[in-house]
Amino acid sequence: MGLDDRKLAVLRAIVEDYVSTQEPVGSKALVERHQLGVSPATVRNDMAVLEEEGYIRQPHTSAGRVPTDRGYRLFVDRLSRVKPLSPAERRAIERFLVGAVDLDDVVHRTVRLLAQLTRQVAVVQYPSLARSSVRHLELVPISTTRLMLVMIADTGRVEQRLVELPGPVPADDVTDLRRLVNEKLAGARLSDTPPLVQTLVDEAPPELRPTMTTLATVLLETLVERHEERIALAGTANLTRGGLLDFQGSLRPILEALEEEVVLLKLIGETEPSTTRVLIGDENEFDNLRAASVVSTGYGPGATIVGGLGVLGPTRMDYPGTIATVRAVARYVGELLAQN
Amino acid sequence: MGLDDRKLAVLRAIVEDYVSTQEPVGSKALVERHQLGVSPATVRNDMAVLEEEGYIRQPHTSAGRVPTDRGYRLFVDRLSRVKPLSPAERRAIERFLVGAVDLDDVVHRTVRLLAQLTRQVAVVQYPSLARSSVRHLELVPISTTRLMLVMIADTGRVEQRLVELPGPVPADDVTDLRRLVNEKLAGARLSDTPPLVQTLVDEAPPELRPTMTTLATVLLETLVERHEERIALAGTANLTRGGLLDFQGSLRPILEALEEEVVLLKLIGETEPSTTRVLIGDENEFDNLRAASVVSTGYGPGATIVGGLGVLGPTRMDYPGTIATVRAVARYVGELLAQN
DNA sequence: TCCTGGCACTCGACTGTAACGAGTGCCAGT
DNA sequence: ACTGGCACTCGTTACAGTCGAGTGCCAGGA
Repeated sequence: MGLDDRKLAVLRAIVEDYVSTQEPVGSKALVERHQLGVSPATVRNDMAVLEEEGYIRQPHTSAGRVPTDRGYRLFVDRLSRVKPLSPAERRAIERFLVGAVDLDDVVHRTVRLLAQLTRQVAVVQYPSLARSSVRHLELVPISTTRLMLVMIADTGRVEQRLVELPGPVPADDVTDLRRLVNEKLAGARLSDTPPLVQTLVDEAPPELRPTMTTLATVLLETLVERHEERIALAGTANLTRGGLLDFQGSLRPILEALEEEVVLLKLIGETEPSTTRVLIGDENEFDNLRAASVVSTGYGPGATIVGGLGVLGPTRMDYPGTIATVRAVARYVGELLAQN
Repeated sequence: MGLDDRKLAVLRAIVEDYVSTQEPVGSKALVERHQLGVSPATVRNDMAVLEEEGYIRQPHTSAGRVPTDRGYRLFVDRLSRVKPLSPAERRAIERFLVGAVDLDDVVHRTVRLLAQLTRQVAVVQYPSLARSSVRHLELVPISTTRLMLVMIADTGRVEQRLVELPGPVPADDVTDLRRLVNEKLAGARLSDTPPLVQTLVDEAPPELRPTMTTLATVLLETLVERHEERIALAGTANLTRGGLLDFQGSLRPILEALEEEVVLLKLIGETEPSTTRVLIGDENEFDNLRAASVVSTGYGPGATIVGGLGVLGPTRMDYPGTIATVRAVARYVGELLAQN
């Protein structure tokens, strides 16, 4: 495909203008606002080629050009440099995150910060249990046949669950159970726990066996299977910026998608230790989000990744700025977590 | 104000028709769809009176009538009976709530259920700490100078917080602290804890005094002052039903308000042990929500109220149905909580 | 070969006019 | 006190016409 430097420059100019003005951009306006050194007619020829290749399109005849998803993709991959953050933004990040007292607080502050800085919808995944280790397991008697199981992970997450015991269990036994469970599981990565839980049952003294079996079931359910992941969301009001032009007039599908934890996790949840990810338009797998783009990255203390965070906005977004902000916030959050 | 029975019947008919059709209703359509026993001309006269009194208004000269906030208020107070739920709805409620394993689960299921049944935005307040009692306090050593403080309330809520100790504390001391704290606070209502925490410090053995002081500070902060309340939200996508006619075309202010926990708490948080509350249009105190109505009620095990729940929708909503649903869900949730 | 100015063309946006009709207020009659 | 009739209002829709931004193409020039 013959895309010489000037054609790429034209594409870049189109994307930048369209992102900032939100209006289809024509050849005349382009040469006025950018130093391309050629005439509108030449630009028109280039545009025709770009359109043929699928990077831009015309909403209707007699209108200017608009980038396609493919055009944004090329722009992000080859035509843009990540913008450095302004000092004001850096300061905002620090000021916002300083003083967080626990994990919940960190996550909430982060998601609000992201929404505010990018002026888009922000999503933060809580540190994934699958990537956490057990710090401590606590058993709190609620009644003679009920325990509250509380798990504290090294990432600061705390999960609890009520356990219905098969029969009354004296306080001393609870102490024993607590000791056994912690000896076996404390320090273990959550993904490694299932076999350990099994040996817990096998090795339990006979009188504790039934209780331990129940406990083991709940442990596996709570720690491994059930709603293992949590999500925080902020900035949905930002969806209404840009009138009804973005998202082709209906927020409905977007709002629906945002209510589905599974969807959000697939979008911003980190699987491999990747760098920043950008999903443009229908590159994501959800029909509801065809008109949206997602910028996400992993975060975690040091080099390890424990969760993902990112933002969602119209395909017509400021990618360089957004990418920079998402990365910076992830880095700060990582540092914050490393301190604990 | 001379509102005879027929005029009230006309108002009721207008509200019902407008709610179901979403279109201004005229005199002719009214007599066709309701057995009023009089002619359109008569209805027109009644309408003129109702309009003069501020219960209905005309969007423009040649359009039908639309209820005003005041009209809805009269309708809710005097013209409507709470609809009994359909058996299908009752079944839906039971099916939805059965099988919840912990408080988080109950709240999430409840808020989704409410959103689904009413087809509006649902809000559920977690059981208020102020109305809970301490069931157990757990201290988990994280390092020699750090503790994780975990509080379990009788409502099932679990709050945690990291405590930075003034100096290293041996494991035995942690055991002592745990015992002291629980002896003093377990069973106490959270609203009664501040003086108890003070005596904890006063009565602490000298060697534990500094640690206990730090702990006390965090206890007060966590349990009494800080983000004491939590909120769950669902069904924001329902705001887009009815096109852009509701909410005068812009979802923005609504979405902004929904992100403010403080706002939601004021709307659905229960203060006095009231019955169902209905706030219509600008009866609520927030400018952003002038175009919205809120139906809320308290819930809790047995007769006590531990939190609030409700829904938010356009002023043009099915009040009798919504009120019935909100009440029913609150009652079921209460029963569920009573079982724990 | 590549760029440029010129030109005809397209088509959405906007404006003005006219017909339509739902709905009203008023009044005279029962 | 209610009703039928009637003139009136005014938003909606349809249609025609103008305007102009923007395009594609072509012939001429560097």
